[in-house]
Amino acid sequence: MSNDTGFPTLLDELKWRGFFEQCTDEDALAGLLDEETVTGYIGFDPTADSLHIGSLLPIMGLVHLQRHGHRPIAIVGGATAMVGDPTGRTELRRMLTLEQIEENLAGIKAQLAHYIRFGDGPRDGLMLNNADWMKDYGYLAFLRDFGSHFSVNQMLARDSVKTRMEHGLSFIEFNYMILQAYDFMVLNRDFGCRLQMGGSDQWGNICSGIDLTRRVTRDEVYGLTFPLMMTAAGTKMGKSASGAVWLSAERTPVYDFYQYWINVDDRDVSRFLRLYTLMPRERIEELERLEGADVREAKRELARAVTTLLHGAEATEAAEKAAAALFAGAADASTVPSSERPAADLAGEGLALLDALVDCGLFQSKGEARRMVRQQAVRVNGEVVGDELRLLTAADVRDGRIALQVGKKKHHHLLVG
RNA sequence: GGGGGGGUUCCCGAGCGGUCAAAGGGAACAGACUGUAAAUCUGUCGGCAGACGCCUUCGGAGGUUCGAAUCCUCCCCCCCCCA
Repeated sequence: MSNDTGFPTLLDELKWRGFFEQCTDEDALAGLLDEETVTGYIGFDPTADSLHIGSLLPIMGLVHLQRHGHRPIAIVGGATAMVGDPTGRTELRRMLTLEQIEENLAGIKAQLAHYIRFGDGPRDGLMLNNADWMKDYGYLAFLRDFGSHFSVNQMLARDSVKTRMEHGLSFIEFNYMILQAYDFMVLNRDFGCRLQMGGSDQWGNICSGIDLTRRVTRDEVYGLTFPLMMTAAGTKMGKSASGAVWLSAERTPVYDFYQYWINVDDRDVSRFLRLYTLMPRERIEELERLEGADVREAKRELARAVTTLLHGAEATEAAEKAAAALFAGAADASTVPSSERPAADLAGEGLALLDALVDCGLFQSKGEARRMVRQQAVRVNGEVVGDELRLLTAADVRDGRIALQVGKKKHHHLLVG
């Protein structure tokens, strides 16, 4: 397969970039990828109308697949979401209705469209909902058709099952493997799909799918897994001050998204450049040579590249400018999170700073806001405020706004009108 | 169905009649340091209140006590062993 990626083959690129954890029959897969347009898929979770950063890795996996001339399929687990996943022993994952799933699916597809070219061409991506082939399948019919193909012995031997045995495993969860295996088989049968990719925790499920497909369609299919992504600090990807980092600009403003990447641990920069950008190898290797404070240069490139991929050049530039302005101490910050505040609120005695801080979402409770003020963490128009009883008045308005700041990185502007 | 062990604040995990908003650790947030990094040190970490203090939390519902996360009853859920 010819390509303009700068890498001879898909597997070469995946390996160099750090996507390659393990793979079934690598030689055969390499040969297949070399010979023909291969259809490969990854499953996504439709429990929200937006994906978050954790899904970026598989998304990029599909991107590379497509860039190397193959056909990506993103499959959304509508069927599994309908059932709900009781994995965590404390709370059930919400069971979603078909309508909710449809909505979520639309939102997710729009996001994936930033990365993958969907369409009808031979190499255009597809987005499918497994509820389409699952929801009307009766239990008895399914059992009769496929039950004999699954070996309980084998399923119990899977690591994914074994590790759960200690903490308990419900039948529904046990069945996920079967549902996912069935997905792979259907995709192979109906779409000629021959590759499933996923996180390393999916290995067992992927293998089950390969086994089932072999038995049903007699086709040889392959699996490839990505390493489990952790930050250098040992935490899960995508957690930030305000919770998960989402791909949706409504949930995570572009500015915050950009800042997430600017703030990554030095030790993660190299890996992230390789995994989450499409930057050419030479450029990445250049950036990797930077040391000390110069690493920030690499982070800027990282943040710009990742943000541009998702939100486009224009929004990225705006975020960059806002960040530069804020951290240089300057005032222009049109893209800083802001909220409206009627001038009347500031009249008379004024508006309690603590209330303003909570109302605009900087803090969740007045107690928290109070503590932060006491710790000298809050600034109004750049000036540290130590008085928790501080009132905001018209005198605090500069250019139609009051600039609130928490710590070094959190900003919010009250637009007084 | 029987026997045993459990469900504690974001997570792990102590507490087992008052001194418990609940040890300790982790995560998180802030301050100092710095490079919008890491490491380190310090502080904070249920809600309301300027403060005294008040209120809500220890699976759920009742009860015993002046007083319960701690004791009793019933219920729900999880794990282990036996059937």
